[in-house]
Amino acid sequence: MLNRMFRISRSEDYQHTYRNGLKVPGKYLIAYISANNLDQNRFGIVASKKVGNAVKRNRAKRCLRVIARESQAKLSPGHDIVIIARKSTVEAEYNRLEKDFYTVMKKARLC
RNA sequence: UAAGUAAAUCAGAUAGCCGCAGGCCUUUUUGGCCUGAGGAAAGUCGGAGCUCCACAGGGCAGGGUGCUGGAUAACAUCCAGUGGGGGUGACCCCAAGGCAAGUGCCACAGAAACAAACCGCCGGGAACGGAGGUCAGAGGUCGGAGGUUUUCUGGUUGACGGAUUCUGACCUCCGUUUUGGGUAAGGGUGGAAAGGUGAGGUAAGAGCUCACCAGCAUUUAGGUGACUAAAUGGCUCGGUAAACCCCAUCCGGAGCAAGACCAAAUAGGGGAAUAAUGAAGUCGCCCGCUUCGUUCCCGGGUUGGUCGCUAGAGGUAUCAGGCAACUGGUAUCCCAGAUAGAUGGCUAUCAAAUACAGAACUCCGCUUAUAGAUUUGCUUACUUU
RNA sequence: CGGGGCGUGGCGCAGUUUGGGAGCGCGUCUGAUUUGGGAUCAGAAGGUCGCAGGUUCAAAUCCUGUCGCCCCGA
Repeated sequence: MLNRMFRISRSEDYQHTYRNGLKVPGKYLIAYISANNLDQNRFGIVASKKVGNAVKRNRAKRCLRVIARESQAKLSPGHDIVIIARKSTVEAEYNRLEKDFYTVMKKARLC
């Protein structure tokens, strides 16, 4: 998983991103993006009860985490990114999910 | 072979690459090694450990449990039995104390739902009606001893007798109505009708008597006990307690966001109640106990870190005791501990990789979900030897 | 972690306390009224009472288990 430096850990950071960030919906996920004053990007991954039971939520979070970690080098630094899992995240194949993630990032002009 | 029944097990494996959490080692702060979800981790249904509240106390209230014996830290769990029910059987299921302590309910139907008597049956009294018999009186009719006579095969009178009609009284029988009794055999109902069947008995009937069966009580025998068997007895008592209730037994309350420590921050502000057999101290009430001169509300501050946090009613193997649940001994092992929350992705092979599903203080149970696969015991049916 | 509530025709609800007939309003359908529609009047259809099991003669109601939804407190 991501090292702790690259995680959003405080509740107020999440609230800040929700309120002031840019909302970009994709087919399998939704991203909130806002600038931070750091040298790297920080990720937060959220899966609500709507996604499914605990197993499905965990699986969605793990898949999104892998994608976020591997995308670290390709994105421009200095942002807080919160990724929301949807119901379709669990059913999607990994390749399609990855593709969807990069189209979302392109929309936000982070790569 | 087929169908069934009971029990148990597995829950993908191996290799490579990129990554995550914890621990240890090294330290060029990058490496190396080890470990890393389940049989239900789930639901949170029952219990316990642990922590705090007061030392965990007494009574009432409230709640749980409910055949017997045992196991256990404890339980609504487990084991062995008893009784009842289902199945041809292996086997399965049962909240299974008390309605012979009291109260309530039993719709509709039915005479009646636990208290009697609506119909019926039986005999008694009264009234009315009918039939029969006996006696008395009366009427006509028939026979007629005898008397009388003027009419003589006639007229008249006529004791007595026969059958018959009417009236009255009494008796017997039957019917109807009514009255006060006996009885509970029978009565289209109903889930259920007051022990059942048969015989005797009676005015009619009835456990009124007898035989068998069912049930109850007592005694004896067996068993630790639930209970079982036999004998004897008086004759009989509806169902419902997952209705109130009674009996026995158990339960103080809250929960790891418990709780402890460190750091940081803020205030001594405003309002109210009060010096009383008052207030607070974790549940509802009372008692008891402890603490206090203060207590409550509003307002203000903190939302960081460390511990609790994993060695335990622990696992595995074996021996002994016990029918078993389980207990004891010995050896050996250490087996998740996160704090936005760790097990993932890709590739290859194995026929295929797919079910239900993710630890959050811990443990023992219960319940529910579960693709596919394997093993064993037993039962029934058919076939073959 | 703890506590509470709800589930009944297509929709919104009553009935559950104290067990015996499954109901109300809106909607749907048919007919009447109107030139037609609306409104009105008359009639009709439509319910596994979330699911499973049990107690009882009898269960929406009582008991047990289970599923789903909603709310509250720390």
